[in-house]
Amino acid sequence: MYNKVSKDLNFVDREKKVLEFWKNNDVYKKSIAPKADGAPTFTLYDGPPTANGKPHIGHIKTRVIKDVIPRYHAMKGESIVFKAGWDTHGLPVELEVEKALGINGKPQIEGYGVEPFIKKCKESVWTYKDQWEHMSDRVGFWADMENPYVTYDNNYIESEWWALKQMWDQGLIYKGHKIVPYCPRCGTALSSHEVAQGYKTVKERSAVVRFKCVDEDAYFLAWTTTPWTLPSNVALCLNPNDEYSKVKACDGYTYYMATALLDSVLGSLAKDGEKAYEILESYKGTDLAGRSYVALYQGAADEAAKQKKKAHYTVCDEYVTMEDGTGIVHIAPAFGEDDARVGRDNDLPMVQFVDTRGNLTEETPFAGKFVKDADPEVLKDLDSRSLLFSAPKFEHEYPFCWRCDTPLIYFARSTWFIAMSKKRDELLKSNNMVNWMPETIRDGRMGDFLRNVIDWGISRERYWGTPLPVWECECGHRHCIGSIEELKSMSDDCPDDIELHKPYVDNVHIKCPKCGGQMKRVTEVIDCWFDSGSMPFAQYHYPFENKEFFDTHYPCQFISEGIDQTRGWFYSLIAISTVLFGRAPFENCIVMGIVQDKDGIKMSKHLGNVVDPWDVLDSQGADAARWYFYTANQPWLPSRFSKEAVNDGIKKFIGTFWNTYAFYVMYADIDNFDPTKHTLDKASLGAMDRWVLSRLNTLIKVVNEKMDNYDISQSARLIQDFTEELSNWYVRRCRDRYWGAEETQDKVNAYMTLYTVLDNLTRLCAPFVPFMTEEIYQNIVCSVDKEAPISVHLAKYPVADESLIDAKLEEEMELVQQIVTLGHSCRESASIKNRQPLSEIYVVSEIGLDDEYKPIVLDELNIRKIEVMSDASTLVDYSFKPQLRTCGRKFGKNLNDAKEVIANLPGKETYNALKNGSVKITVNGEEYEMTEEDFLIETTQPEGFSTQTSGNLTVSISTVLTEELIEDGLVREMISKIQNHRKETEGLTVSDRIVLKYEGNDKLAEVIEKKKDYLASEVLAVEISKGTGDNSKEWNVNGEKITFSVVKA
RNA sequence: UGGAAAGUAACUCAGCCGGUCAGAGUGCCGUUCUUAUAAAGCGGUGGUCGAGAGUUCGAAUCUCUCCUUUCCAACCA
Repeated sequence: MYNKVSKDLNFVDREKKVLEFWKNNDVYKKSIAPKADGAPTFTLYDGPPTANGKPHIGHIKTRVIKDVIPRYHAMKGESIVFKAGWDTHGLPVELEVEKALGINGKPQIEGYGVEPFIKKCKESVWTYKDQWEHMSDRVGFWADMENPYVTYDNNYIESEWWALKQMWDQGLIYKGHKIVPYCPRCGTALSSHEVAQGYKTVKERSAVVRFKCVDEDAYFLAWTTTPWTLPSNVALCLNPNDEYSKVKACDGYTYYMATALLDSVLGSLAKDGEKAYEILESYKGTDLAGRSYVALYQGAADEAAKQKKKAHYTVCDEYVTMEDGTGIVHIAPAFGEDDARVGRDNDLPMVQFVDTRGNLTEETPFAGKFVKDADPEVLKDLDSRSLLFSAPKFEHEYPFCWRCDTPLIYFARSTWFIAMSKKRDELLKSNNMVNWMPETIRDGRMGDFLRNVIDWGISRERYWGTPLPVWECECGHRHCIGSIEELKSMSDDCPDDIELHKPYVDNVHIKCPKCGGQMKRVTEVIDCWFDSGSMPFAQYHYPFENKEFFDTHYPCQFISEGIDQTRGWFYSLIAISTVLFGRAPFENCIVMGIVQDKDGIKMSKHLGNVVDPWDVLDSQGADAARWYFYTANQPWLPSRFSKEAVNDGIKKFIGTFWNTYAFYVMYADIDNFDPTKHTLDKASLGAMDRWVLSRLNTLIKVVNEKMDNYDISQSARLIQDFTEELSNWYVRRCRDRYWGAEETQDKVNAYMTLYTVLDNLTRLCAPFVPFMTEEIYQNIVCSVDKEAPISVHLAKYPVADESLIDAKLEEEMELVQQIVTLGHSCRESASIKNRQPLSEIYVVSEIGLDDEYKPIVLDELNIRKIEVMSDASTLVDYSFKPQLRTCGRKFGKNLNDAKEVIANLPGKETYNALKNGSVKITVNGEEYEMTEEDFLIETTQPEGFSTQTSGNLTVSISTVLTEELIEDGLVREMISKIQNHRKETEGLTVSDRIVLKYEGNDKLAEVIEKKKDYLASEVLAVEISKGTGDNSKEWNVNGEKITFSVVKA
């Protein structure tokens, strides 16, 4: 009837068969299809991975955390919309191609040709596509991989153009300067991610420079770590609130600088007890603002004049600190983020005397020198003009190009921006719409970022990306194109099949609506984060197609990615959607912690601690890997991954579940038990059955609630706990109910209960471990129920049957388990093993124990009789001592005699009396009334008992062994030995009959003769007799030696 | 360097809207039990709950400082 269940835990092969089954039967498509008219839809967005990098173990985490949610909702009867996607643009792709082609840098790309280059890029992004698809498939990740969105697709790009045009029309896109980390050798800006890879500690000469005041014979002292920026200096910056001083220094000069830093800068001037300086006057920073000084280099003054802007004067800004330098900062707006901002705020000229190769320009005396080589020259020059105060060595972290090791320079480039700072409040509103898990993301990482949001620099001076759809005319007019149709309508030279990439779009010109001239596209492409942030609409080519579909599937219910995406994908999604649609595009988001190695160290190639996903998938299986990520900890915490940890989950849950299932199948097969031919007869169920069904339905109820709240780990852990109890309490306690030959009502109940539990549990954890549950479901449900859906993933998610939940029953069973635990503990401490029967157990509990449960306790503990009471006094005895604090006053000099009287008080009687009030004692003829607080009460254990207490529960077992108990113990012991003997005897199965012979011990022989019938029935012996025979072995039975012979009858 | 998260037994974690234990699992040792189990039960070993202050009658739990790990962000001039 059922398929035989293999007991080995080699899940990998079985999982592969399940994959085949899904494929052959289109199970995925069936699972996400609308179940019924009007059924709700559940929509997810997939954060697109880049297929030009290999998938690693962390990607398994993101895939499986994501996957469990739609699977759950699919089984709840919702239809699922979840399109996979690929992120295909960007610098990393270009770098891969450069490497493959053996070229390096922009000039060489131009030399190679842009068209063939981007063609290579387009191929390169699919380098690891197979691996990605294979991995996604293998872990059971169910997203629509057949029709994924691809960010380089023309339709996708066109939707982005539409979005950009919307922003353009809102006046949010502008061209400005951005200070970018720039590699002068490669001729390109680097992304922050790349910059982060190349920080090194360097020791360089910094400069403290004298800036001569125009109106007096005094100098501002300013410090810089980059002397090569000094020729481009246009201002000095002070902190508005800190104190500055004008001092007469002992080198003869008069200086302005921060009071707090006087000693550290000027201190070294002091000679022979002479003071280094004398404070002439003090000012607040703002008092010194607007003071003009003499430009260090004429070139900068000329350039300022050319730009008709005031320069070379002092300004104030709060970013200046008193930690290093002089408290006065030299400002070169072209070479620093803060400098640029200060420049904008004060309308300073943009002086940039460095060219794109990193060389100083002709406007300076250092023309042609590379910036770092110019440093010493500048210092020398200033020194010769007496403008250099000092040139201290300075150690700091400085970024280098990770490819060519050239020091990066921060460099003003013209850049296109989206004015996100204007949308700050809306962004925060969108952020608040999101149910972030963990919650701290909202006000923490994301909230902080949004409160300080800056304009989004979206342009990149690269080749492989979505082209910025802005055309420029010589007359100065700019036009943003929002669709291919618009482009064609304005252009005479646009090919019909225009591809929206460089260099093709660059060859398309449009007619200037202002002057009729020819407009050319700007050269930039855009940040690929704009690509991924546009996916909610661009994946459907909205608004050009699928308008209605988009409207009904936006926003989505759920997304999930790693925490590193806070400022990446999460931000770009929120940013774009907020501008276009005024809201966040997703409702719930699980932010995942990264996967580390087992020691909590980040996995990285050079450390060699990277776990290959296939290593796990091919040896332990996908369910095991999934279960690890669900149960290890909350998804947002970092996971310390190791194969050993995965193994724990196999032992604890996967193996346990599998075995319980195998147990059911084994016996159901022997008995040819068909659950469809019976119904669960609730009225006749015993305590164990009702208990496990109650536990099951409580679990179902809680898991439904938790999964509705995206609480994956709690759900999984509860399922794991239940499975453990199912196996080690319910099945273990009920095993013998499946053994009998006849089909009694109790046996049917046992089968039906276990079947019901397994069926529900299988469906309950199907979203978590989709492979093993598929196999189990098909074997125990589909094979007998032809009406059942062909796959567990097409079945209904279990809903709790409240009528089966009995809280009191669960509580009482917990009590039973506690009693058993304490009982075992009593045996342990009395050193009486479980096979030795004992006469009596006493249980003291506030909760009564129904008669129904008593046999469970007795059988489990191998005890004859149980007595339950609510008062411990029958179990323990009490002894008393006077509490001297109160008794001292009460008895005075009678105290010593009182002690004796008190020591002899009858324990239980006195204790009970005290609990109800007071007792009277007579000492030396005088009567005293004593209350509880007059005594120190000690409990003593009566002779012949072993007692254990936990909380309000006390269990005591009688340890007295009568002759009869000892004999029964010997019988049990012999049964155990003979069963072992049977097990070791070749060719004997559990149901074979045997002939048993014994020899060699008169005492045991007597016992055997006495209990012959019982013994025979337990070991399935058709004959028991004294003598020797084949297959004999000597056994030690509680110290007595005896030889048994076991032969198949 | 800044921001965020985390720091509880050898390991993985729970507890953390202040007040019975400092807990569970794994590991190790002992022992029991087994006609499903790479099992299970019981006992033992093991932690000044990162360190130090503070608030409080009372803190693993709240506040502050510091240290360590991870992530993110960073030319502080």
